[in-house]
Amino acid sequence: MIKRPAKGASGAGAHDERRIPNATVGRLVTYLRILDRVRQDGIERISSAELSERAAVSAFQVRKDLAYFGSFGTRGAGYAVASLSKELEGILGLSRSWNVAIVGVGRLGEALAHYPHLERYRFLLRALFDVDPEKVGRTISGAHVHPVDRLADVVRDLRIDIALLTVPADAAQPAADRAVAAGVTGILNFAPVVVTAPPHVHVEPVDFLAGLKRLSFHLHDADAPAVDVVPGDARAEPA
Amino acid sequence: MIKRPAKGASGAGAHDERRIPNATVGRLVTYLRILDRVRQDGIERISSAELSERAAVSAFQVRKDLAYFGSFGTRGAGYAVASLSKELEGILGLSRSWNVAIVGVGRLGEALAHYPHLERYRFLLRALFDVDPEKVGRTISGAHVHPVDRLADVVRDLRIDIALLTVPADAAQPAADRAVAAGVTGILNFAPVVVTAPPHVHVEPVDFLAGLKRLSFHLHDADAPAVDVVPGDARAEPA
DNA sequence: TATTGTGAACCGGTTCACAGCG
DNA sequence: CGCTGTGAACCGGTTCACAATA
Repeated sequence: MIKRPAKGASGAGAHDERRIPNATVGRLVTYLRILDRVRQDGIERISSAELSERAAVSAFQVRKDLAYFGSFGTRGAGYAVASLSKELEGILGLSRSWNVAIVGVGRLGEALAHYPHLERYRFLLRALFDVDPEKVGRTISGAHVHPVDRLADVVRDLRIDIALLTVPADAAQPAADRAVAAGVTGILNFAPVVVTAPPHVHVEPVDFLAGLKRLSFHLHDADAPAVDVVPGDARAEPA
Repeated sequence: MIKRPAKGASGAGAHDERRIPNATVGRLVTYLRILDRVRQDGIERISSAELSERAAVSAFQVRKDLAYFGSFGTRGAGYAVASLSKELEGILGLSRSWNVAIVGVGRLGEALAHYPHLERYRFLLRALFDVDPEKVGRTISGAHVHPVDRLADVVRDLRIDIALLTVPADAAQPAADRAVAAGVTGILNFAPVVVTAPPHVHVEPVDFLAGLKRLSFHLHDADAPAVDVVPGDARAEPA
């Protein structure tokens, strides 16, 4: 039943048996969301066609994505919503909790701290950091705001896994370096700069300004046919 | 074979018929940022190698990306920072201004409204919308908060180009539909759902929750925690 | 029969080697 | 001689056709 990344086999997961396309990981997140939604409607089974339509991708894509990790469906019938949901949670590492810290308590940092879905998905806000003494000492969503000088200690003590970087562009790379040195292995970078880190650390950019500028390109480009991303057609299997 | 580069200064009518990879567009944004930064340091010329290093990509990639649009460099020497900057701005459609509206005045919507770089890049906040009567009537960063019922009228009157969707997941698709019907052609979707739109509308997702979950996957994957009994091969994989 | 699972073809983007030019 | 510009090879991800099977 429990199929782990790629072929199960014995021994610990260790190395990557198969390289998972980054795009696939992103779609798995989408599938999981859809399954959660669908489950709330009391639906217990779903086909790859139906799932694909809601995710705005092809049914082939859905099946291929899932196939990287095992066989979760039933031929003839589709997938059991509850069990596939569980599987995806396991695959995505969402069946455990993660300790997160927010570095940079500006408007965005504060907005994130208050975001209710964080805790819901077991991303536990454990600490915040800021240079401004004015902000240090406050408690937001149950977490303390520390001075950045204390970052190393606090990150180590609280075993922070992931840092949410919401500092100004200039401060992003230094902050990332410090977080990494203190043991963080995941960085969600909201700053509008490229942040680099050693290979064992994963950096995910969340760059709305860049998104805005990509939009600008496409609108400016006027009649150019849609490039990527835009669904445009949600065709399933050709009849 | 025939490649009609959209060269020719930063003229407006530069809609080329070449398919630009979405990833390329994203990198152009990065290059432009780097050039702006570099220019502030008084540097006037830069090579593809140097640019590529700061953007964390290969030099081949930089040259190929630029080649989609023309030849902006000087062989032997590199690129003139100022002029390449100008070119990229033109290509990305950043030499004109765009009218934007924020739909959903929660914490995130408000944080975005106060973001100073918006105006700096000529994304002009013209209106905000919310269902909450409590919020309607306020003025944030010089823009009025309207009831969502008025969305169609206001979007049309103010010629809004881009909608920033900062509403809850359930409200995202309906809000997008209304914005599109009123003439918006670009949507920056912050809600954690797939939003679809007709082909002439471009949707860019900015999904930090998804980013967090992708991080979770990678950390989970690399993690070989198993408090003990981890068969050899403890090395992290290279790039 | 309906729908999943998958090897193989296909396509697009990245990498490369080198031609072109200052 | 150095660095850009680009046709071509390469590679990874998507698409597809079909075999497997409940």
